[in-house]
Amino acid sequence: MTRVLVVDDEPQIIRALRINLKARGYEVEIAGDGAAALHVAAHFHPDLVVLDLGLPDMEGTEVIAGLRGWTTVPIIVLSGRAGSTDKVAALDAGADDYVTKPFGLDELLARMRAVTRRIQPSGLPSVEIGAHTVDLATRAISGDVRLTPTEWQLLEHLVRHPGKLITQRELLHDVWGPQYQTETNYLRQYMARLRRKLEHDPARPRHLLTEPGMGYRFQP
Amino acid sequence: MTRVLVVDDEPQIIRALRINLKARGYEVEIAGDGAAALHVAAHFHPDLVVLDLGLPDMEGTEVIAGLRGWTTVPIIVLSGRAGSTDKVAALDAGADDYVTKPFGLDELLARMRAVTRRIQPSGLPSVEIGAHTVDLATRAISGDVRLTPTEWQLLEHLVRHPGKLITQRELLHDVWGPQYQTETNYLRQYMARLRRKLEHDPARPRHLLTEPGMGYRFQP
DNA sequence: GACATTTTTGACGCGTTGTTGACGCGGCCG
DNA sequence: CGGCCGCGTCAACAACGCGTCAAAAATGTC
Repeated sequence: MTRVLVVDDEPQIIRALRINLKARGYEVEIAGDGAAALHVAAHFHPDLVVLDLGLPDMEGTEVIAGLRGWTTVPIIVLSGRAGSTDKVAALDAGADDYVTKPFGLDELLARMRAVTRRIQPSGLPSVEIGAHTVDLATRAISGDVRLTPTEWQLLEHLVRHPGKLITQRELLHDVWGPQYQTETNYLRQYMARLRRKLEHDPARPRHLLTEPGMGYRFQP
Repeated sequence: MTRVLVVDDEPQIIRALRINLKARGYEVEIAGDGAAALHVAAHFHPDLVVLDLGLPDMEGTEVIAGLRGWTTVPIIVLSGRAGSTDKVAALDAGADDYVTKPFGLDELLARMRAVTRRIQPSGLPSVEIGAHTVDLATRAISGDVRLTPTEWQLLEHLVRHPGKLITQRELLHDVWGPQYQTETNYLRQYMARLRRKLEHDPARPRHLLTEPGMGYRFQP
């Protein structure tokens, strides 16, 4: 579920966005001014920020700069001002997109999909397992460890959904193919190899956990 | 230097973009229709595509889909149509931004900076391999070494993403073409030649590494 | 047209990886 | 208390992928 922080001070826009975004499966948080935006962003950790420039307390570029100081979260700016000076200032301050009011809701949604698409698929490209750091994006592991292609595929499916239980059928289907959905011996074999290579104590795994009868789970 | 592919069929827009982009240090290539765009993109490997939707031969979304089939290069769409349907269609097809004509040049440039900022945090045109210094920009190598065109292309793809694993399919597709994606013998052949020419000890490469079953990686 | 360079194609040895079968252990249930 | 199922482990074999050598075909150059 994508987490969206909406920063705006106009009640009707807030209302419209909250209803429509929630209806489309987004998790929505609201901030009424720039100071609240920075505060909420630090705690809510949004996947996307929709920022109205006409805030009462701060300049829009200040808010953008304040966010960019510590996060690379995508920012879509809403603004009534259509002048190119404002657009350039906001974009160069670190915004990812600039939509002028009045805007079509479906256009805003499409732009939200476009900017999150770039960020989302990789999710968290880097995770920690035992003493090793695994980077999905570059397929690199700290230390002198090498994974085979199947080991990578298996690990990737588990790490992509941290904390979530993945059923054996699911893993077998996605890594080996539709016709292998009952060959659980493959899973036992390769989970053991992953633990030997990554876990500190392979006999007592702390991150690559078994859920007996169900499947496996990656615990960050 | 950022490489931009401009896809448009209106001479005055082409002219304006070419002059202004080159003046700002971009490397510009032009394609006059959709088919040419796909062809040029495959060889030029742009860092950014500026795509006009009013092409004579193909629908804009087709061009986007054709590019998205094998590359994640940022795409900024130019269009005379301001309807939200067109915008949503282009964005959901894989475009990163949508600018309606007439557009301000400074706005387009700001949007180009915004989308490339996400992709290219590092672009080192010069790297060290073994005892040699390789300069991508001028295609020069220190010492008495000369590379053939294919060797350059292959090396360039690896060096462009330092530390990242590049799959064999990716390399074969980008260097030889879409229909060679399984001819891994080419890769074996040319990686060996690159190592012979660049690595200190070709039998034990330290920068041009093999990831068995997956692909190759350039380690700075 | 002759030559050198580059690309393409084929084949082989060897190490690694994927696959398969078997065994022991522990928990769950009757 | 005893049997059964699922999980972890080990060992063995087959299959594949990589590096390498060699040579033919294509390309460019004079």
